[in-house]
Amino acid sequence: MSMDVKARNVKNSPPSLSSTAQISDDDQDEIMVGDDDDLRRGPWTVEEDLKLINYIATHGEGRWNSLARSAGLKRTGKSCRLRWLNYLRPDVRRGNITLEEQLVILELHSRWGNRWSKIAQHLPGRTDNEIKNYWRTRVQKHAKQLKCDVNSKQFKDTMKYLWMPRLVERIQAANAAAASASGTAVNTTVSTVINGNFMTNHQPINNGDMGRSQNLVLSQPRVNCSYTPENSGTSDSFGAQVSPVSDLTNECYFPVNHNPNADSYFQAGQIGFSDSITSPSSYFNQGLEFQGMDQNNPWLGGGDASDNLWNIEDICFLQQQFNNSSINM
DNA sequence: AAGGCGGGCAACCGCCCCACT
DNA sequence: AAGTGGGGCGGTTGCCCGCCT
Repeated sequence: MSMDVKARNVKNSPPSLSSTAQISDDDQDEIMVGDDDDLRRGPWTVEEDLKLINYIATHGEGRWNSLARSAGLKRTGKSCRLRWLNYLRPDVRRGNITLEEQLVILELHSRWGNRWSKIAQHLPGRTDNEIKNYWRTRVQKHAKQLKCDVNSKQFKDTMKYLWMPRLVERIQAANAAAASASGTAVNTTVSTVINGNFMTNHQPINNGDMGRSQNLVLSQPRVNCSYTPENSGTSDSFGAQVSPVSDLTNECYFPVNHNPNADSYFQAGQIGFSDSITSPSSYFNQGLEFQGMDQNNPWLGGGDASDNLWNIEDICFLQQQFNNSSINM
């Protein structure tokens, strides 16, 4: 692959067409002049962005190859499409992936694997590329830290039974903090169901490949389940559509909920629980218990504000467990 | 202060599917 | 039925930038 790019977009630049403004005219002449038909490659210039935006505003999307020609862009149709969908589209949401979004990504990836576009459909304003990058840079990083394969059962179980509950806990903590800061009364025992309808397109999550409960039960307050202002890009974001739950079961499949001991915690997870407890609802029902768990529980951490969901002890212990399990396998 | 290093992310590639002829 | 083009998707690349030494 030839990506002979002499300059790149400015990181975190807003979609305000300033992404490549720092590239000089001299550089522009040298950047990405393709062999065929003078097709350009590499970073987009402000002028190119404006051309694309204006053309789409007038004529709409689609027929990208002819669009590129008609708009006077020396780009492939694919390049135009990608630029529009991932960057210029007005409803594209930028910025950090929120905890709620992380939770959705982890859950949906556990169901569908690397179906990034499918996952992105359920995250308003997020692109498949962004989710893919998040997965590769953040999630795979943790797998690397644990010296295990990101697709291994161990890592998946760890995500499901450690990482995701911890996310739930942190979401609860953030919600509670926000609510108390705003003086809003919060009943933390009130749970909510995130079901298939919480997504933007109002399509059920179930596409037939799951055949199990569709309710993702989040034990977080009904209040303020939505995003922060800066990332609530659309009024249709799922956070605003979380509905109260009325049919929660009290089933708890998770031994650690009653035994915070780390050894029994993880070992319980190793005896095939993923086969018997794969229901998302059961998983999130576990989350119900987490709200009452001791914040000093080493496995759940103290809800630190950092992005890292693992502490050193977590990683060391899990590495140990992985090594043991691989020996026994 | 300077160089090295790795994470983050925009952009590209190749493959595949589907609609149309 | 076969050919073709458009579009979608997952994987990969490589530059920028911030952190670390």
